[in-house]
Amino acid sequence: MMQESATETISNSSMSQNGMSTLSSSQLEAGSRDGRSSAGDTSSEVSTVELLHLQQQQALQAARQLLLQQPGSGLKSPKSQDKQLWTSPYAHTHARTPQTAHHLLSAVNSSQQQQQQQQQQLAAQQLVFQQQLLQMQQLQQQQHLLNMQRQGLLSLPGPAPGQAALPGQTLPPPGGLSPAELQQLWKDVTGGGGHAIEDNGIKHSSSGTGTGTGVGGGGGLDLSTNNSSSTTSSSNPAKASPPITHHSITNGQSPALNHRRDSLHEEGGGTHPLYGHGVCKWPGCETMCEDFGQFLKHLNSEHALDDRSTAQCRVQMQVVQQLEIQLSKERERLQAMMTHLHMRPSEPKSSPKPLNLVSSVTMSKNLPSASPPNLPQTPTTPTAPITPMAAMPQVPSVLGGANVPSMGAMRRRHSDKYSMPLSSGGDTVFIFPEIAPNYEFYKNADVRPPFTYATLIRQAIMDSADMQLTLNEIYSWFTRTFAYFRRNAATWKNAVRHNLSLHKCFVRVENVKGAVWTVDEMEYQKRRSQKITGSPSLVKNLPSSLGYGTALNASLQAALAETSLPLLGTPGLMSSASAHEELNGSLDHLDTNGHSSPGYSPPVHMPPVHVKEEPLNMDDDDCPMSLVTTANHSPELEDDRELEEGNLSEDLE
DNA sequence: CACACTATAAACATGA
DNA sequence: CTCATGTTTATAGTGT
Repeated sequence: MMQESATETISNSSMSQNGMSTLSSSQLEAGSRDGRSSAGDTSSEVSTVELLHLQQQQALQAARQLLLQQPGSGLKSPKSQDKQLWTSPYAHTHARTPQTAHHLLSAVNSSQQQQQQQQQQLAAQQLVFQQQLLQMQQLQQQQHLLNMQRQGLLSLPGPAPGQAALPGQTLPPPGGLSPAELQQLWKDVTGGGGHAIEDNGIKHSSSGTGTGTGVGGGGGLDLSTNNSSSTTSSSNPAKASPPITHHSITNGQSPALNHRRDSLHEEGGGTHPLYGHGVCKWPGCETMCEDFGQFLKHLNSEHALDDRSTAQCRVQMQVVQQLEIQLSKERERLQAMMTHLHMRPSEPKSSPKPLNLVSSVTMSKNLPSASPPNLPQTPTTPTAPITPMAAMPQVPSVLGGANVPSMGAMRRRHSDKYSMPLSSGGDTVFIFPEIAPNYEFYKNADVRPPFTYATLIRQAIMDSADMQLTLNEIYSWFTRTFAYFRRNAATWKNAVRHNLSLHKCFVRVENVKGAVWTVDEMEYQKRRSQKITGSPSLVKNLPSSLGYGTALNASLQAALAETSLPLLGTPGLMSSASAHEELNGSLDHLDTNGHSSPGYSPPVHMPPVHVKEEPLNMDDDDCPMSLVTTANHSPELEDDRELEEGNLSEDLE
């Protein structure tokens, strides 16, 4: 799967002119982050993202210099890099891996490279000192660059000559290195470990593109592995900038950042960017180290300056570089989108709508901890999606198509998992981890939302003031909320109707002037509870532990997944909250529901008592103030619909 | 491989 | 007849 997805991504990227597609998973992640930050907190954005970026930059700088000295390994276009640059390292380390890269690096080169590498090492050590001096300056400069990039002024700082080769703006961004590829690379380089990557959440299979660990994940800038303590690991050119380990990134920015500082100033103290939780965080390593001393020992022995370490550094450098490129591109894109939409670019953060804020906030909370893990899966994965196919040439299905060959159930599921719709007065509040941050994105980009129709419909209805919408209003919501649904109407409208009819949770209430659709929370809850509890009939797959599969409410799963366990224990986090909500069902909407117990205390289901009299044609904003007539219609009565279908599908959806 | 879930397509019914 | 709205069935892709 990975390979396929990777391949696909690549192909897409290469094909796509804009390179949107390229971003794939990593992109998503990046996007999400951006979204988050933009949507929500600026401060955090600056602090975290920027810092990360800065550090990455530093690492890159050092790495670049290193590379420069190594003639053979000039940076080239991403793709070329993949094949050439990447391979080289790995060729040494893992002959076993039959990577394509291998071709390029012939045995002949290997010998030369080894020599070169040794030279590099020496040079690297020297550079380390220089780097330290330079970093101060670089920091400032980079900060400036970042700002510029953010504003879309610069696509990418491409200082090193080698970089010139980079595709630069048109580069095949992600395509060059899709998450999957990166992962693969890591595996190869590290010798199959790849744990680090996995940790990032790349597990995803199908979604393909995996995701990204993207920024974060990709994360780890290990270039600087260094350590004062262990001079051996000289491979790192930039000693000064401690690498961000995958984990650290994954877990949240703060740790990583802190680590860096610590490492810089007090490496000996017992903290080390490459050491955490008793485990060596060297990419792909994860060796258990009882104490710091042991870790240092391990570091010196296992990650000394050798071909492999060098290769890993290089890989990491590439990863960082790619991510930077992607990030810059995404920023530009966002900028353009915002501009196009008349939104102030600078404002993404202060999202126009409170909603966004909320979502963003949420995200911010979640992401840090969960983001890496989640994203991968997510829909983010759908990353591919990110590439708005402006052209929107075709069919809805295409959406996925762009990146994902065929998306059937999967795509939705992912999304659903994350879905936690909140109803808010009129605006749509997506609590979907994914969407929230990308709300604007979906709104404007011709990307298919990673949610099932049922989920979206429910969201639409919940989003309405009266919790009820006419079919036409639902249509409108779709088109208003997702750019993707502004075309191929026949297809998705049919799907919407189909879903409304099929799912029991959607109740049609007739009215004099027409009919409106409402969501039967009870059914919704029921279904969930059943699934969760494992009702014989409905519950089919209840994987023991977390993988309730479809059974468990998607959101819950999502929450769990996202938090990736790390958060499970942490109560305060939003993720946990979300999970909770999910369990209970969308409590948010109903005040009454508040207390539902896990077991499914029948939330107070409010059968749609009120029916609008006036079916609004126009969707937008129509807040229905319409008269409300009581249509006595108990949803229950209509239950004729098949339970199974409706219910089951709902969650995941 | 079987099953579940979705998406998609399409036939068909009904009412305006 | 056309169109919008609903319902239902069939099929295919994907994940578990």
